[in-house]
Amino acid sequence: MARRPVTTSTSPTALDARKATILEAVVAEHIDTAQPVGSSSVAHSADLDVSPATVRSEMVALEREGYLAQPHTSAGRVPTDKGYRYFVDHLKSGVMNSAQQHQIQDFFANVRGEVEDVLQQTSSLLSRLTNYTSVVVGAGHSHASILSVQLVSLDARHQVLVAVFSDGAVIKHSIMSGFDASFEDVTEASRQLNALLLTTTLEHRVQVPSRTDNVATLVRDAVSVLHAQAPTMDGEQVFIGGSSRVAEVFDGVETVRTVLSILEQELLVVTLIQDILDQGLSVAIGSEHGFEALSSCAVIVAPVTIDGEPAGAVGLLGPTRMKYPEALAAASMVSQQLTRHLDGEEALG
Amino acid sequence: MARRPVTTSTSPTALDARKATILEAVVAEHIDTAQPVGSSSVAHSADLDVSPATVRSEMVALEREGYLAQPHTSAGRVPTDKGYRYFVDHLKSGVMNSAQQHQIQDFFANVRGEVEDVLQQTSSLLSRLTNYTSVVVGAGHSHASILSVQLVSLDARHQVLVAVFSDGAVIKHSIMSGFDASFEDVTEASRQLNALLLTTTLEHRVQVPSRTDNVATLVRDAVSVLHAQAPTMDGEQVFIGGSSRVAEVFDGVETVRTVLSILEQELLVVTLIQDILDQGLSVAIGSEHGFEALSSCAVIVAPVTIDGEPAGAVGLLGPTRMKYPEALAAASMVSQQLTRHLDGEEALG
DNA sequence: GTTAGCACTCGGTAGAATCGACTGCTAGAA
DNA sequence: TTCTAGCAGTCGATTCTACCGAGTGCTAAC
Repeated sequence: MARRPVTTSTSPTALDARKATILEAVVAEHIDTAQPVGSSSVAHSADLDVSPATVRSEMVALEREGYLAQPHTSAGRVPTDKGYRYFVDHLKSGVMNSAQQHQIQDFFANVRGEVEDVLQQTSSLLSRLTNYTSVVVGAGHSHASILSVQLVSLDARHQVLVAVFSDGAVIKHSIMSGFDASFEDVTEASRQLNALLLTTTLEHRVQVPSRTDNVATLVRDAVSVLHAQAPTMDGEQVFIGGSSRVAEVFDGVETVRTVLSILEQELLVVTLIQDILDQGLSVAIGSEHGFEALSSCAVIVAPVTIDGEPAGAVGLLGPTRMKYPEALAAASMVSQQLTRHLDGEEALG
Repeated sequence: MARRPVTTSTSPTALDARKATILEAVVAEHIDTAQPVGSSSVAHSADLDVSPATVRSEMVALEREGYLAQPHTSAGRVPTDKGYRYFVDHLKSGVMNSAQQHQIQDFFANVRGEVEDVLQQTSSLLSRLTNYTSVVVGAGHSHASILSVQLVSLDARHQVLVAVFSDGAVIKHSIMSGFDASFEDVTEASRQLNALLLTTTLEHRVQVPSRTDNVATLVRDAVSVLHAQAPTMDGEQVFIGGSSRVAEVFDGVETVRTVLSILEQELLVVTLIQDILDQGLSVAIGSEHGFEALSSCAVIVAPVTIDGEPAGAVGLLGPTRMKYPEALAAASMVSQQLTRHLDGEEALG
């Protein structure tokens, strides 16, 4: 049996050069114009020297294979999710507007302050750069250990518990004691808490005193409050930038409504981003992520690390016909710089 | 000169009974239907026994006085901002859906946790109750005094500064020392900071040591960082609930866009709410608040206090044709219950 | 395999006709 | 005077038609 040449392979995922060019031209133009694109404009724009008729016959093939779709008989073609997927998979790594590059570098050169603030500002930046809604997710602190616990009295019956963690996170929680706690009680409870909890993580259960005196009660309350905070500590933080872009980028009140209401639910957003990262994707188009409600959206994600460990992600949310090259480039550069910035903070220590 | 009877007073702000009835009917119907309302539907709905023709002649008067407007010649009337203003000023205090009353009571009976969480959840509640976007503003902490300052080492060159305030607020800030700080250095600096700052407020400037040893440097850094935080502490916190409602409640992409982008800017929102409170209003309609961009919106605010002191506000944002009776009732009840809840937390101490 | 030519489809637009919900005005009744 | 019935007039919304044009699929010839 003669070996078939590789170039004519009919593997379902491969496209011959001309089909690829045509598909890419269709996607590019549709992203640009938001209109169905016809055979003749492709024949002219792309640099293949063929007639519209030829383009047409290729298009029916592309449609049969699921890359393109026709809104109605006498209209041009529109990319399917699969078409967009091919497009982003075959993007030559984008060149980025150098003004924007500078903007990003300037930002990270000048940004200061707490991690939370940096993440929030990064989210705004990314949204401003791309005109899409941006999501920045900061990793949870599940593995951080306790460096310090302190109980402070507001008055005899109200205390504030403050814990500092090895990654710099701080949590607070107020405690209401059922009795009048003296200054000495609180100081002693603070001391015992430190002895009990230092270097442990929130997952770690500790033996609490079973006595019923004031100090022991304070200690018990504090420990249980602290453990109750574990999920909160674990929880990733979400910073959304440019949510108003949703209104201009999607059409149809219903879509805008849906997208906004998903953005309101931090947990959903975290799950979405995490799912995509877990699949090893950097772009999830339409139904590729499991979110029914977001089937007309594309999500771009880029991981952020600290010391090589996953520490969150930056993301962009737009319509499936979003400007992938620019958006991917921006997300990727921002995530790199953010990683460097966070590492830098560490490294200086 | 004969004294004119009060009832026929032509004072520019008073309306005779029939005009008032008609105006109220127009506003009510327009709120309900979003359509211009015509003379005949008013004649039938309102319980005045007059013909549409009579209603019409009253309407031209109301239009001349600025309460109503006509989108075009052959259309019905639409209320102006002044018309809405009259309407809300003459609302009989609304009766509230008792299911909703229960919902609010249940919420406050069961809600727990930190003030921030309560405020965020309250915002969601209010939005769910009314189907408008809700804003809850928590007062700043400018007058709180420092109860405790603590410096905790992450490693030799990184410390975290944690301060607890008399109102239970906690702020943290990381510090990067330019040298290796020993455990003893940090402990001693912590001790000195407490001695220096306890019972002061952030506005209060203190004398810092001018020596150049490690401890003094840490103390100086910490104090300056703390003072740099003053604006943040002052700053009110904003909790927005149901921002997705914006999409369904306003029409026109541009309006939605504008409103959303204003909601993104916490500072603007705080200013807006504060301005309205300062004017002593509970509703600001259209151009009554100074925000050009929100001229098609109405904002309802209700103050929240702790121990009688202003401690923030709850607000609702909707179109000028919002359902004032329900929204006012909900905002008012929620603000009362929230006040009670916050007072309760205090009172238990 | 490619292309020119052609018939056909179908959404979008422009214009005309119509509808109907209003109004303002006026003359006469209460 | 005040109110009302009646009426002509206005103007947006809706429907209908015709038509244009972008774009297709098919076929026959190159």
